[in-house]
Amino acid sequence: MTLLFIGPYFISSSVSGKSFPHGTIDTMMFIYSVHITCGQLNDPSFVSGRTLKTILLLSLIFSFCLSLSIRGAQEEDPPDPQLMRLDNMLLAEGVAGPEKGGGSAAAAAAAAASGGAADNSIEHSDYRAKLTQIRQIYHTELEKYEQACNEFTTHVMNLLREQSRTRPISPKEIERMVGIIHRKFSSIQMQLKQSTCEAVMILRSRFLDARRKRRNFSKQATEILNEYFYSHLSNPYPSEEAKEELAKKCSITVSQGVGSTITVSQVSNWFGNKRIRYKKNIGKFQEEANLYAAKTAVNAAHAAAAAVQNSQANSPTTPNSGFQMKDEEFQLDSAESKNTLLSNMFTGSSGSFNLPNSGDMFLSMQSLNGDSYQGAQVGANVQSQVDTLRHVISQTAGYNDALGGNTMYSPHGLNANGGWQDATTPSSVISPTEGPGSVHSDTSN
DNA sequence: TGAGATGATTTGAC
DNA sequence: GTCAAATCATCTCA
Repeated sequence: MTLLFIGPYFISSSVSGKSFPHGTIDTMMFIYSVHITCGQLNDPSFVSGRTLKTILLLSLIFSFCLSLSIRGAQEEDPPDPQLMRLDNMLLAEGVAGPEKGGGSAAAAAAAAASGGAADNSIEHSDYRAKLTQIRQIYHTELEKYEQACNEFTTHVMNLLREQSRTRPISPKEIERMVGIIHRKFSSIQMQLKQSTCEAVMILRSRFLDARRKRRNFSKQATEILNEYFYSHLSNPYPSEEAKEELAKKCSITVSQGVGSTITVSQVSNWFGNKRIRYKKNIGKFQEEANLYAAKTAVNAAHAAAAAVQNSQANSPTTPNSGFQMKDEEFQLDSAESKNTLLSNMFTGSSGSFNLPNSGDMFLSMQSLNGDSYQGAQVGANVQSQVDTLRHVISQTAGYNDALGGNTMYSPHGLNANGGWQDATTPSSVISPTEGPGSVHSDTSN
């Protein structure tokens, strides 16, 4: 132990009849702390031969210089605000205080701070592992310092007791000496805390930076989002439920690829970006809009054809029977229910939002056909429905019809102020005659 | 390698 | 809280 080697110098300087110079204690603690930090506590070579002489010489110089400065700091210090800040930060980061699942709370906090993208498990676990590592090092070092402090205090007390044989030592002097030791170890602890905080800060910034590194969504995910966007162009503000559904649906396709998922906030980001960029450059997006319109129409046709085939296969003698149950359901009063049922009927989907053959698409079918969703009319004949749908598709695909020769997805969803028109009064070409009672899945606007 | 595309973040208004 | 708008930072592709 270092103290065994330093001890003689300490004793010799005390036995000489002088009181302990505070600088000596400070120097010894400096050596002691360096000793601990270097991890050389059990390395005898550290204080052997010339090294010991150098240390003792340095001790003398330090003791002379520091004895002058330390005296002023002997009074009881008030709680250090910097130390409190460090303590609070370490507590908040999950480094200090009780174990919080290996810093998972801090990782979650960091993830939340980065926009709720807490799904990237690889980066998350990496952050957690590194934080745990920091926590372990911090606690090990802290323990070492505390142990060293106690050992050193005990040692000094023993020496004082020894010195008391040669001169009277008041309890106040002992108290003062212990105070000096504790203060010195506190300052060393503060350095440790400071270093730990810096390490956490660096880790955290790297972690957040890494999260900023974006990956493009998969093609399927982008397609799903685009399909929704262009099929709700009159009001491209998906509700929370719709966003969740979209996120889920996108995640399914994405997870087949890189293994990441898409969160609701990412869906929100995507729609925010899309709205802005669409509005800024409608011309550029025209082609894309047409593409998705055609795709939507084709999907609808396929779904309808499949529905027809199913109904015919199930009951060849009564072609309409496949929709009998639907007819009953169409007695529902809610327009939304009808809309959803229509959507489900053609897509086979049971989702809460209408993808991709829903919303405006079916509303346009209704309006172009001039029919309303009366149960008897809708359920009258499957073939007529398919014909109607085909008519819509043919109308939609070119869209140079009597409605004014507009191209598909002309920016009718945007009002004069550059904002999207309200959901209740859309004038999008997708649903040109859509009435004020139209129902969208969007509720966010 | 640079330009454009794109996901994320920031800022300010409501 | 959400939104638009501006901006940043990275990715993609010719």
